[in-house]
Amino acid sequence: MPRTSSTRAPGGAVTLQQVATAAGVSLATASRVLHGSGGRRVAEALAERVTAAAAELRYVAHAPAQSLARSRSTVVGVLVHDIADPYFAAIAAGAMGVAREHDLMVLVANTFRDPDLERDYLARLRAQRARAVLLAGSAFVGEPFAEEVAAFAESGGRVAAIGAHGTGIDTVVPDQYGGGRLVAEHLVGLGHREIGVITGPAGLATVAQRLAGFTSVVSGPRLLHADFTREGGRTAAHELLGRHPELTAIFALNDLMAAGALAALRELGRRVPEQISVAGFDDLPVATDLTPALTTVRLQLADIGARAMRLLLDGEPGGRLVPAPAELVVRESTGRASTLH
Amino acid sequence: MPRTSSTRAPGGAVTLQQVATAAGVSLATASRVLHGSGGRRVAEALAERVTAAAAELRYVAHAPAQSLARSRSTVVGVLVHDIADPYFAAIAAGAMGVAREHDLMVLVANTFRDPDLERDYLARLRAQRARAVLLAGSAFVGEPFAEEVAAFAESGGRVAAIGAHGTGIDTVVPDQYGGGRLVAEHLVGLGHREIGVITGPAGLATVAQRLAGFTSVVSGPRLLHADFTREGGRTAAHELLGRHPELTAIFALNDLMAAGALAALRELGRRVPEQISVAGFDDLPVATDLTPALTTVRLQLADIGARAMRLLLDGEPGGRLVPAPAELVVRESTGRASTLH
DNA sequence: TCGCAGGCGGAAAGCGCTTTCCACCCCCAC
DNA sequence: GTGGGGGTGGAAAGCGCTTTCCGCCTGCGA
Repeated sequence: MPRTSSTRAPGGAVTLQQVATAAGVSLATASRVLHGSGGRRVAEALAERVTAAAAELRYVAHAPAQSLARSRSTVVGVLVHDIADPYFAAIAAGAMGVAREHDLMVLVANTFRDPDLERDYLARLRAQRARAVLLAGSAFVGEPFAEEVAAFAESGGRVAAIGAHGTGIDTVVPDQYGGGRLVAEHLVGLGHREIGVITGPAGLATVAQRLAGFTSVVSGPRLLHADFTREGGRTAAHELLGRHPELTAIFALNDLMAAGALAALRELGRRVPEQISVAGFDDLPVATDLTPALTTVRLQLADIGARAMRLLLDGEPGGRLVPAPAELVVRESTGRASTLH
Repeated sequence: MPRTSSTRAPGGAVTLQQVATAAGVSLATASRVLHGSGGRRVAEALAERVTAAAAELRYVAHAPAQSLARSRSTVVGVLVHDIADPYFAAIAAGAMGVAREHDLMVLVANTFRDPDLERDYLARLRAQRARAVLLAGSAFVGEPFAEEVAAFAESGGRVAAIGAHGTGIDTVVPDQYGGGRLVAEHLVGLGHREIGVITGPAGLATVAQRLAGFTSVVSGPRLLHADFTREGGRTAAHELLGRHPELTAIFALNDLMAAGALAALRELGRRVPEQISVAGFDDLPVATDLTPALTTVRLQLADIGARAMRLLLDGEPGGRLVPAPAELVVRESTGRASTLH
């Protein structure tokens, strides 16, 4: 039985060399046994000695050294706007599950919708020789995007995105457009004609698409920009109703803002859905617990994250588009347009 | 001006050597210029040539190689139960902010409260030579904890935890006990005597502490174990009231379960707070939007995450304890105990 | 019995970077 | 004018691992 403390390197870490010595084999053999899969076979007896020694010494391979030698690392990056936003948390969770199946670790970074930050993280990920990066909601809509991504791809990493699909990039495309249209059809079907829309940050592809779907059915809704946060939704609702008291329905482009809108309506004493209907988008867990329970569009976020990660790790990269369905979930916050207002 | 494509390595990545060559200096000089801080000075003119060449070639240092040479990496790990749980998402977000200030990347992993998974990730983080790891809600309450952590620390990494403080580990200690007591005092102050508690997963330190705080004021409450999820809270509330219809208040040990409990009460037609009061714990964003708005205990989660990360990166490690306050937030879900039930 | 092929262990050459150590050059002092 | 010292650039030795290539040994066939 090898000594434990005396064989430890000063840094405290056990090296392959130490394992090899303890097992009485060469470095190369030890490497072959522990990494195994590389074509070559090692005699049973030796392999066992190595495995035993490794376990005994609690050997853990030095990942940076492996990355260097193999010139590929075992980490993937996930870039989100803000992990504290449940929308992205759900996506990240889905992606992390798949990454684990592939024995990869996940670096998560908040870009806060800041192109500079995103560029910076992309460079850092490139520095880490991250095997891949998932852009879950990129700040880039147009071309600058392509350039940064190209640099990453050129150094051997794979790139996939959710939503805003750039040129030739594997993308999971949630049906934002379809979702917007479903809401519009639903509201129109209930007799609503005067509808206000609380939109998200300008320049976000998600926003543009949801809105486009909506306006494909309802022309010229009252628009007000907000920032995808609950508070933003609340003040926007106040303002929207101040300007257009005739509205019989509000469509908030995400659930967080819808929650804020409901709060605003409560403050104004407007009953939902009797006096005014409210719809959201995303079907976050919170949607069920709002009062009234929120009519919204369900995106299977965890699944979307998982698919994106699979796009990143399986198959041949290059411009694949995976659609993800949007589904209307009718709850209690929408009802027939009231004739009086 | 150096050629761009012809100097690129086959892998697509630019190496320091290429930058050095392009700038007409040695590898060593290039390294000194780009890493700079290492004591030695380089003549102005050369430094500029190197910087220019690096920019020109879009050079990004190979992080694994740096980690290997310096024997320290630039990543830190954050282990959470589930990033999709808003409680942990908030903590992670806080931690990530601080990590960014220190130019570190954050590896996030879901342990799902599984000790084996946690052990596994700890080993992987050790393999990455992660500079530090934050255990935000560990699965380990007792001793096995110490052993795994010791292995990590022995190989040069720092460890900090949130909540369950192990021997000699830097820890941010949210005042779970105090929070539990605040709820108890609040409910008792409102005249409640028959109180049910929906607890979390057995063996979680958080659960034990919140409960201990509560029972330090209220002896022998009706207990029912659940799993910290909304659905768990809902079924638990149903069961609790089935068994003990005389309850005038329910304390759910986290907000998610409180949301479930409110749903259950709605299903049962029990009015909150007129007929029965409900309190939660955590003050998640959703608390405000529940109906009625939830009385709960506020933990400053992002701040807790940030402090923990600072503990990890600043100062001398070893057994520091940073308390984080718990604050009662009284909203509408709690009221005077009804005399009739 | 000898030759050759196949199998398997080991030596060694990197992977890209940091950092020590050496050598050189310039300048100052004697 | 020459010797020595400080400062600055470069060569080279690793960091821990993978992987090619080499050589040995074994076993089989003739």
